[in-house]
Amino acid sequence: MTLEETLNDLLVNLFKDLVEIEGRCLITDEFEDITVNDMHVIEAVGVDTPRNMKTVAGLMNVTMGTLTKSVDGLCRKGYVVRERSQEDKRVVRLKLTDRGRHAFYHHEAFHRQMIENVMAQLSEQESDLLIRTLSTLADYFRESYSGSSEDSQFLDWKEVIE
Amino acid sequence: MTLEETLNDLLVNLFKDLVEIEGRCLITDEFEDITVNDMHVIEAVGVDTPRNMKTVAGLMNVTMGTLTKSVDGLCRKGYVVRERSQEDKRVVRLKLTDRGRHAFYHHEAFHRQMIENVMAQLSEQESDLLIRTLSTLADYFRESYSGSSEDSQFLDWKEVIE
DNA sequence: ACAAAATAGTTGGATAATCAAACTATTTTT
DNA sequence: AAAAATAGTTTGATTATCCAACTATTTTGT
Repeated sequence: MTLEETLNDLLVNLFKDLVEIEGRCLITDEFEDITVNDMHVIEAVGVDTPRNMKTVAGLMNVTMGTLTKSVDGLCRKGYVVRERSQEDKRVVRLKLTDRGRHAFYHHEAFHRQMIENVMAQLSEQESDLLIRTLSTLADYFRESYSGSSEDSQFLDWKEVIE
Repeated sequence: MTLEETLNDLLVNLFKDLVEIEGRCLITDEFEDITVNDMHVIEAVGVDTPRNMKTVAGLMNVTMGTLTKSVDGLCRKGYVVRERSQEDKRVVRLKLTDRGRHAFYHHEAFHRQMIENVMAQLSEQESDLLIRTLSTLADYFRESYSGSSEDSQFLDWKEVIE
């Protein structure tokens, strides 16, 4: 197996495992009435200054139509409330309820714990290099596809191999 | 920002970008009638010896009911055919059509190209260490949650922080 | 200042992904 | 041969998703 194949397999499997683990850890007895997606909405709504639908939809990369339905569910289940802004009556500000904040911290704590577990597996030198390496990749991805279509090595990749 | 927060942000964003990029690259004009999920089913069916529903469902971590519907769609769209096994008439063997094989290789080439692009960003030393590091993490994830519930550091994490 | 355009959000219709439970048809076990 | 196990499908429910049409409000251009 080449280095490339090894790296690919590692990434694919880590990816799969992470999704699996996240699902199991987030949707516990306490929060069994919501989904992983709901948890991500809660994360995007946040606990600081209220965000509006547009902002949250942008953070999550979904349309406002999609978000409206997710938020409908979260309001029904008592995790989020909608508040019409007084300055601009088109705008809806989303706020977490107590229950919503609970879920937010649950999610946050899961991430913190996971990263701690991961770091514990690595030497100081390794975690330093891991972070530098991942930064390189993150920058590269960001600029390679750059949010929209133009100027992407990925969107052109077919031409390279054909 | 602590090392932990940095690593967490890097992982979360890489994750998001990868999903985004994969979607854009896989569902091109040629394959606009299928979804990313369809592409993963095609990957799991494979081009070698035919696999049955159970096996493919296992590879994908979904129930057979779920897979039945995905395969219904792929048959309708002409990417996959079902063949009843003669030795054991309960089992269905899945095979890719020519079109299905085309999609398979499209997906494979995307992964190869992506990994090449990524490796090109890193020095030899960096990619070596990246692979060693990811192997450590992969092993760790595998054994930490081990497919089912017992003996998982992740499923117990709540107790650690409370 | 007022009509036109832009913006924020919701609604409705469509498709896809998902699971659990009930069901069919085979094979294996006892 | 009856009972149990296995492979797969069907059904019904929920969630996620998009797009296009719609409402209500604010901003802009003349």
